[in-house]
Amino acid sequence: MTQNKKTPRYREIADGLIADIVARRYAVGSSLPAESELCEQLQASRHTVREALRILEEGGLISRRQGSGSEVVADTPPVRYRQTVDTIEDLLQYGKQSRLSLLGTRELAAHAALAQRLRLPEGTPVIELRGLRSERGEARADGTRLPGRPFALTTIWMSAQPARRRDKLLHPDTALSTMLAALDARTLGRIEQAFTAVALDADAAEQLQTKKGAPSLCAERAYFDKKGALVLVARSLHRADLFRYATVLRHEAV
Amino acid sequence: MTQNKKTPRYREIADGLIADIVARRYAVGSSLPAESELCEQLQASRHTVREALRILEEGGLISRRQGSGSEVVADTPPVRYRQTVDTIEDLLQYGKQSRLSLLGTRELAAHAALAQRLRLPEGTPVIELRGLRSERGEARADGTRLPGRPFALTTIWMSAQPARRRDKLLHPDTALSTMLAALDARTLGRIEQAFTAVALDADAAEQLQTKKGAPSLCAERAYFDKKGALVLVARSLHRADLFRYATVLRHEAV
DNA sequence: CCTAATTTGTACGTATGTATT
DNA sequence: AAATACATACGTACAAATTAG
Repeated sequence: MTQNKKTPRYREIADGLIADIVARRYAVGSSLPAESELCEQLQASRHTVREALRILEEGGLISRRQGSGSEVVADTPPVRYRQTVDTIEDLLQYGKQSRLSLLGTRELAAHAALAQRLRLPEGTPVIELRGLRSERGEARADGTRLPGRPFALTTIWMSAQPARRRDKLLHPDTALSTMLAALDARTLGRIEQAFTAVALDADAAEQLQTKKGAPSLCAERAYFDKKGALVLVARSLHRADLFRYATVLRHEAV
Repeated sequence: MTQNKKTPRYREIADGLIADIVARRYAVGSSLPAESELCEQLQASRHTVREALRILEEGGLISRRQGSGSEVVADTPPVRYRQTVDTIEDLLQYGKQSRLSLLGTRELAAHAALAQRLRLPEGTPVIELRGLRSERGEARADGTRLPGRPFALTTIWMSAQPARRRDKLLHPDTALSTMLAALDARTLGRIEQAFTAVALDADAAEQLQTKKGAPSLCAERAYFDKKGALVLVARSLHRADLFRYATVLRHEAV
């Protein structure tokens, strides 16, 4: 029998405040009493009250602003799931066993649908990269490698601005490293991703060495930097028999 | 020109310790100096040092244990992305616009593949639920609704234990609510999900009112409770033309 | 526009509790 | 059993942001 640990005071206070918010005794949009007032009401030190408020803030129930106070921003403890990855490669699940080879790069004027996805005016010049991701392939006795099977056909669109980057993106030798530099995990703030299933068209099927009409997992991703500006949009078509996208979501306690 | 805010002392200390860890001056697996020692070294109060250590802990670089100390657990700040959902329904992205209708429920002995997925011995009795999720459908003038198009065929497997729950799961009137109760967000700790694309077989295509061989987005999810025990496994086949799975991943700073 | 009051943020000190070694 | 180390909790003071007037 394991002895239950005594609930600390700050946790009791946090739970009480959460209960108050859930019961709408503090409405969303209204302010919580000031820390000093809570100290009096609850007969606790400011340190203890602040520890409790920190829990509410981390749980997304309140937001605190210096000089202004603590505002209730939600009345249902949001359920959060966290996905931890070390690199963007991990996020994309391509790993070290695969390599991306550039098929081509070109400049085009954004048509309506593309312009909307890139949040750019219609007709704006855009750089398009196409690449093929392949398995790493077996090592041969002489040290060379057998060609691996291609499993993902990726198309990437980026703004043609600034001009210096545009030139690098159009040059086959520097295109990939320039694109990957833009995807540096340190600069990214938000990734929107969507998965759909599609039937491969003739062109994509040929690139992926499979049949036209074969089912394919399509991943569309828009990458935004920390300021919220769109960095690039990518669409990958995966051979269904060679690729699955798997994640673990971990629950975060309130 | 916006004035840069002065970096607080605890943040400086945190950054210094992070730099030390990244530079391997504190190795992974080793202990950080005790809080009291850091206070002396850095000429800061315990409160300030603890605030810094909290940052490292939240960032996943150290773990702290009462009586033992603070251990370095990683030397690269992991990149974390957070997915916030309010309910399990949100996670499943079905929302209020759809309804799940039960097709049937039955008991079977787990064959090899199923037993492995459910982490149960082969031959263990398992309850299988099949359900169809449909669009909500248009409202008619007389208040009734047109039938909505089905867009997801879901199969759910749960252990037949305990017997009381087994009976509820086998009874059509209580099966769905019993299943949803098991998915209460408060009890879940971890969700493993994987997406693949598949071609629909004849049976699934008929249920989804589309053609055999049509591409389908297949989502497989395993739900675990807070103790790590498997709650249930679900597999959903989605009509590709009626469903996409979209998420936003937000970067979390260290 | 400026001032004063309010409120949270940072930072110090001290004491005691509890888990680990 | 004793020493060590983190956790909890009280106190105080001043800084910085916000708001009211």
